[in-house]
Amino acid sequence: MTMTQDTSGPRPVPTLEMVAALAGVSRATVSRVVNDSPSVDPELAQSVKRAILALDYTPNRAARSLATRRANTVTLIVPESTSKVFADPFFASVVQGIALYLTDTDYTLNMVISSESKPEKTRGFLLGGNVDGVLVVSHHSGDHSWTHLSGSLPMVFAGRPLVGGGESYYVEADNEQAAYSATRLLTDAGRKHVATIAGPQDMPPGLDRLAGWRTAVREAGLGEGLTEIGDFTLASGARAMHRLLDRGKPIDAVFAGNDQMAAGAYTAIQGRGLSIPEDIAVVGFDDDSFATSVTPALTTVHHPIIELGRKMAEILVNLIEGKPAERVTRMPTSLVVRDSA
Amino acid sequence: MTMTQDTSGPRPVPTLEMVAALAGVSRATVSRVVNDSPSVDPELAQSVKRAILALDYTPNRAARSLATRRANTVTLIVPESTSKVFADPFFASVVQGIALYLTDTDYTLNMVISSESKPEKTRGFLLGGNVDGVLVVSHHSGDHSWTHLSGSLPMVFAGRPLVGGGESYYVEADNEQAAYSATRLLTDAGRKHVATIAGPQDMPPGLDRLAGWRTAVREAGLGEGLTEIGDFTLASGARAMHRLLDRGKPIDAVFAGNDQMAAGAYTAIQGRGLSIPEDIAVVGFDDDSFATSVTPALTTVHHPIIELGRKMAEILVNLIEGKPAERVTRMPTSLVVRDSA
DNA sequence: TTGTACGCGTTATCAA
DNA sequence: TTGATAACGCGTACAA
Repeated sequence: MTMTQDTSGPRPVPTLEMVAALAGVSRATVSRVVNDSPSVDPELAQSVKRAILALDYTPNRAARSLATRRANTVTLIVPESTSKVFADPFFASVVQGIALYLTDTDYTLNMVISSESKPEKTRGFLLGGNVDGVLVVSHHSGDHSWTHLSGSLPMVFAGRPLVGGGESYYVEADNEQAAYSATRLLTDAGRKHVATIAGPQDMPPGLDRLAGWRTAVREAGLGEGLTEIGDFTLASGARAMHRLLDRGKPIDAVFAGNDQMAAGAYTAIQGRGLSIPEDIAVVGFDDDSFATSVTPALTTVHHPIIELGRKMAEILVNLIEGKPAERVTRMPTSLVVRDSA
Repeated sequence: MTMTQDTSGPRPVPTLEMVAALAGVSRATVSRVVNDSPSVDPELAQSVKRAILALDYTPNRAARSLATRRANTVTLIVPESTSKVFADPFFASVVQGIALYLTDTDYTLNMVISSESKPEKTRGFLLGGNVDGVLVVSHHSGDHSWTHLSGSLPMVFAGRPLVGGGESYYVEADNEQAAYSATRLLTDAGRKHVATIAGPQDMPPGLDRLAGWRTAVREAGLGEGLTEIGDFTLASGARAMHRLLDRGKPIDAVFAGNDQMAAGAYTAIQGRGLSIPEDIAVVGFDDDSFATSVTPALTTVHHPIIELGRKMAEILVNLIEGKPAERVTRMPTSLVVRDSA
């Protein structure tokens, strides 16, 4: 067995200087090639590129930032109190979308959990010139406690702020419209008693989805309809469904504020010996993993979360680079009809 | 209404130089104060600190990195193919733990999705001196395709590698031991026919938890026991449970490889009119949100995922700073006894 | 204990 | 088109 002994130790990270030496040009030229400046002799450029490949050279971010006065970094802020967001599949997908978009840019994504205990630390970090832009994903998407920074730094939020918001850039699903369509599916199918299990009324998605349901129900001339409030968890959905059923009024369909609550409604409905969709049709919202793992498969609204994240990043990058961008962008949703309605 | 007009425009980011000027000392002194060097006159230090506060000065990371030749950055790699990891609550919690730990250090967390299409980009980034250490969380925790970098850069993995692993640092739950304890709970309670719904056998957690169940069952003199394999999803758990029941052999208890599969088993068991835990006791693994949202509340193994992430970060930081660290650390688990067993 | 001065790797300005 | 050379903001020997 032949061993190729490596006595060289960890090879020093190649610098622009070394590339210049190898290619027989000045550092300035190498820099130009790296940033593909137009004014550089094609032949020289080639030899420089060869040298870069030969040395496996990668520009040093720190040095570049220092010279450029730009960090090429985008920071994702996660408020600590709401660090339950991590348990939220919504959060995960948003981050995925953000990361995917940034992968194709020169920006690097970094994440900070901002402890409410000492926000100055976060503030200092953000304003210290270490970051070019900020993305905020909080659980209560209404929490825009960082809004005040948007004067000093480009910022984009996930979700509409609960109050104000005229100042900030944000991306959200078209919750109201989607809820309306989902409910229409029910009324158009001839359901006459369409109840809803709404999300928390201090969160924009909870509010908007309820509003969408309401207009559809009214439009169909079904009166005011039955409403119960949950907190987006499966358990709360089950409890809400039980309360609905306990009212003793007829119900032949339910629109749930999200899929988890819809799954909860399933257990309540089926637990009482009723069947879905024969006795009660169910429609959810989000199209998350619950939708296909329950029986019958859940008819729901597809929430383009990854695309939402992607869009947030795109808008932020535009903002950073001085390009125009919409303050509010609403992602289109679509109805996914399965077996529950 | 009195307006305080701000005509100054965006205040320039304060530099160490400005602090020095304000405090009437040299930049070197300010630098010493910032890095709290021992040898600096207490009084001077005070005035410098005042100046720092007055200017709201924050050190420039880029400049510091350049001078120090350290990035003060830790990168989290998420393999793209497995970017489904994002949907995995495990991933979210690990990241949370990592972020929480790093918050109290001088390290910044950044995240890259490594596209298998062009791994050189990621490689270049990592080896370009932009990063001090790497954390890897992949879905198939056996995927240690980045292991080769560990010679050049400190790296810590979430989960034991499927093969090899003698070289790498990793943190995992003590899956086998925990599975053993969980199963013992069943056998100790007098259950005589303890089956299992195991996870994928190409994933270490799937393997280890099955192994733990097996030794407990054998130890109790219950023969080989019934086994079915799932893929950690709720639906697969339900299917596996049905297969188990269809075998026509007696079953009075089931150990599921994770809570999602346990929830699936619930639907199968209850769907056949059997009751939990009277007819069949069920124990899960992970103690995730499913555990408390099902009825009866699930007895399960608490998987300290956030702590696992925290530990990964801690080990990485130690590695970076040249302190000693264990190659493999197994996080202790605990049994959470609820109503299903 | 404090200050001077140089270097970290890149970009950008200005001549050539 | 190319090449010196001066920033960029900070750490750190070294000297004082």
